[in-house]
Formats: sequence, C-alpha cells, structure tokens
Amino acid sequence: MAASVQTTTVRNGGAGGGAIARPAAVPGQAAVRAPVPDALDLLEQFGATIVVPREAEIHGQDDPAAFCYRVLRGCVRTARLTEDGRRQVVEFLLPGDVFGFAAIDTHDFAAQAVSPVTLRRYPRRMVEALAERNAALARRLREMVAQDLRGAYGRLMLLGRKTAAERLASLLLEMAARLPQGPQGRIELPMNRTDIADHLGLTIETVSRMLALLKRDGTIAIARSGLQIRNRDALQQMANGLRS
Amino acid sequence: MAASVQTTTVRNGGAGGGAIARPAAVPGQAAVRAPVPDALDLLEQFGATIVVPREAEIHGQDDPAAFCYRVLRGCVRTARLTEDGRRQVVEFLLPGDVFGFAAIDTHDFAAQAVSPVTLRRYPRRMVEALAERNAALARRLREMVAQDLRGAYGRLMLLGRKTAAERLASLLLEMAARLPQGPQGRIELPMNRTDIADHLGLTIETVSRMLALLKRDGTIAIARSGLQIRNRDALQQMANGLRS
DNA sequence: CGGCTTTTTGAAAACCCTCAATCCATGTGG
DNA sequence: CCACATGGATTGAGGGTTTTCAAAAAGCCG
Repeated sequence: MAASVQTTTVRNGGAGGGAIARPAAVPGQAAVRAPVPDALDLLEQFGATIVVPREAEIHGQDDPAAFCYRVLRGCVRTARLTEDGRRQVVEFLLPGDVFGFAAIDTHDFAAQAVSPVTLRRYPRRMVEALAERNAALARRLREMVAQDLRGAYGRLMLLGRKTAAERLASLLLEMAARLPQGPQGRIELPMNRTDIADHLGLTIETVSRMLALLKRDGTIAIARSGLQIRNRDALQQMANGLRS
Repeated sequence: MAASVQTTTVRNGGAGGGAIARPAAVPGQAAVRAPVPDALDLLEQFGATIVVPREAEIHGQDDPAAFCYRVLRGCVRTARLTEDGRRQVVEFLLPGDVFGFAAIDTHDFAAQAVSPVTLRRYPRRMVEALAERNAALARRLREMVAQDLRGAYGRLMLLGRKTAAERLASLLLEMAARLPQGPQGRIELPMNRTDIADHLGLTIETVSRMLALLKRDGTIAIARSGLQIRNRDALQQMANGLRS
C-alpha cells in the first residue's frame, strides 16, 4: 500500500541538524541562548538528514514505524485516508516540529511533503532503546505525545462544533503564529486549498469563498500567494464564534 | 471555574480495585489467567476508590491535574467547552478505561459522570515519581497516551469527513464492541441523545432521526433504553460510507 | 394520574456541497 | 514575444444535508 519513499540522504550522523525543537519557549522573551539541555538531544547522534521532494510520501498510513522525524525545512502534512478516498489532514508540520513519536508499531497516518522538505530522521529502535535507559527522555517523549493529543482535542472541537468561517479564521491565526512573518506581518501559506479544505473538513470552494469574505471585510489581504492579517482582533472574534 | 468535586471516598490504599486495564486482550481467545504483570499495577498501592454521582463533575477543564483515573463502574465522558457554550464530547470511558494520564500540568478537558460511577484515583505526583524510576511504567504511560492519540485521529476523520448516518453507525459499532452484551447482543447505551450529539458533532434531532432511519431499515432495534444490532454488516457498511 | 424531562417528529431555513464555468498564474513551444 | 495549454483558484447557480424552531409523544417518578 505504501509508495516507496523517494529521498536523498544528505548527511548521516554528527550534529548536523541544529538544535532540537524545544518545549515552548516563551514568545517575546529575551532569548537567553545558554544551550538548554534537551533530552531529545540524545537522539541527535543517531539522526540522518534527508530531503523529500514536493508532494512525495515520507511514510504511508499503517507503515511499520521505522523512523521518527523532525522537520528542518519546508512543510509536512499528516493525513488519514478512507477506503473511498476521503481525506482528513491531521496537521501541518513546520520547521522545529516532530512527528512519528507516537507510533507504537505502525504509523497511524501518512506523512507527505507539502513543499520541498528537509527532515532529520531518527531510528525508532534507537529512540526506544534510549528511552529505556533515560527517564528524562522517556518523560519528554510522553510530553510530546501529550502535546499532540492536546492539539487533536482542539481540532475535534473545530471539526465538530465550528462553522466554516470559524474554522478558517482559526487556521489563519494558527498559521500566522507558527509561520515566519515577513514585513507588515505578511506570511506565505505553504499548502494549497485542497490541503486546507481536507484539514478543516470543508471543500476547496468553501475555503475560497470564506477567504473572499475575509478579504472583502478588510480582515485579511491576499496578494499572489502571500497573505496578510489586517485585523487580528476581527479574526480572533470570528475564530471564537463571536458573531458581529 | 471548576465546580468542586462531590465524591465519596470508599476505600483508600490496598488492592481494592481488581486488575488494572491491560493492553488489548485478544478477543475470543481462551482466557489464560496467569496474572500477567502490568506496569500499571505499580500504581495500585497508591490508588483510592471514589464514587461519583450521575452528572457530577470529576474534574473541570484546565483544572490542575492532581489525579489520574481508572473507571471501575459506570460511564464517564470527557468534554471541551467553548466560551459561547458549544460542547464537544471527546470520548466515553467505560470500565477498564483510564483517563488523565496525558495531562502535563492541567487537564485539557472536563470529565463528568454520565451514569453513577466508581473510579480508582491515582495521585499524579506518584505516577510521575514511579515513572521516573521505572522504565516499563514510563513506556506504558506513553503507549496509553499514544493510544488516546490514535483514537483522536479516528475521530478527526469522523467529524471532518463523515455524514451523520456514518457517524452514528460508527458510534453504535464502537459501543457494541465495548459495552457488555446482553442476550441476543442487546446493549444498554449509558449516555443520552445530547451526549451522543455532542460527541458526533450533530444535534439531538439529527441523532434521533438517524436512529429512526436505522430502526425502519431493520438494522437496529430500540426497546426502552435497550438497543440491539440486527444487521451488523449493514451498520459496518454504513459506517464506512458504502452507500446501498 | 400529573408534572417533569427526554425523545421523537414535522416544517422551514441555513449552511455547505456539488456541478459547472470562468479566471488567473505559470510554463511551453512555435 | 506571444499563443496556447495546464493546473489551481475563484465565482455562480442550484440542490442536499443538517440545523433550527416548534410541537407532540413517550418515559420517568413523585
């Protein structure tokens, strides 16, 4: 079922990947860059850096979980597919994000490259072996999974109880918080309308229409694949269902 | 914000609660009851058994996570609430199920008793302390959280991409698999229509209508709070969207 | 039996989806 | 350099599913 992964190994071993994603640095706080030790750093020596082309599969749904991953560059989506072809995009992963750590034996979602992606890849066997001997790492792993779970709960609310407008507003706010900001808070959404629709439980047409609405409001501005939030408060209100 | 928990402590300490919920026993297999050691058994000596009346709150959303729980009797629901009162029921917990183990500092959902409930309650501080020293327990905890995550992913698909009929069929099948079966596969749903609706992202009217449909089909039979699945294959097909 | 809540049923409306056409950006070949 | 083809995005019209509002029916418990 799983299409074979088409990747290019760039580096193998060594500390080639920069710092591990750390638990929630307080935003807006002066960055004291003493190298805070992170239990995940233990994995670094077993990591390999790989490059995945746009739209290629990193691993398939129900594939044996041989590796966990951390995103270095680009955007990854995790998704589930039904037998009859309906798709639910679980989440979008950006640089610093990790995935695959919650797997027991197999991954329970597919992972694909939304844009050209650079990943750091860790053998799960090593992760498990290290966690067996290192309580701090074990705890960190559990926290990471718990974090994912927390995110999933938020999405359950979004999909079960929010309107199309609210879902889109929520996504835009989330992406604005996670993506690098250009001048005037301009951001570049890496995913297309189909990805957004499959993430929000909508159709591409509805996504397009809601974006058009927000554009008419002056809440956002869209210019050739770039997006700018002009009225964050309005978006926030819309995301929370406080109808004007 | 959190309403105070109104509970009755029945027992404290000792091995009062029976065996811990174990990882997926193979159904239909002859039960070889050699006491398989479960890492969770370590917690048992710190457990307390409590009783919670129907509809009472076990813990509130964003409450500090002082305890984890295991259901001994009854049905618990976990739910999230928005500011404007919309509710998403995350899951229903039945005897043998545990909850609260994914919390970091606070619970990220409220837990309430759907029916009169008996719980075994473990101090989180103890759980953390034991996990620090016991790798098997740490791994077990992570697997439990990963299991929850897996379940959440399934629900994302359900809420994002399934129709009302499909959602209801899925729930009935899940409940039939988890609840004790009476004669002729008769089961008793512990939750009311509102709970089901808030779990499936629907309204109580839609839930009622879909049940009426299934009843007309002869797929299910409903008799005074009891439910019987008459055509499991039809339900299965409906749950997977294979329209007749 | 009477009062209460829960569930069911009905009719109309809202929201989102489907189908279809147009627009736009990008890339290709003449 | 421009015509054309391509794929994604947008816009429009109509329809379907689910919701909303309302009322009746069915349970439940005194």
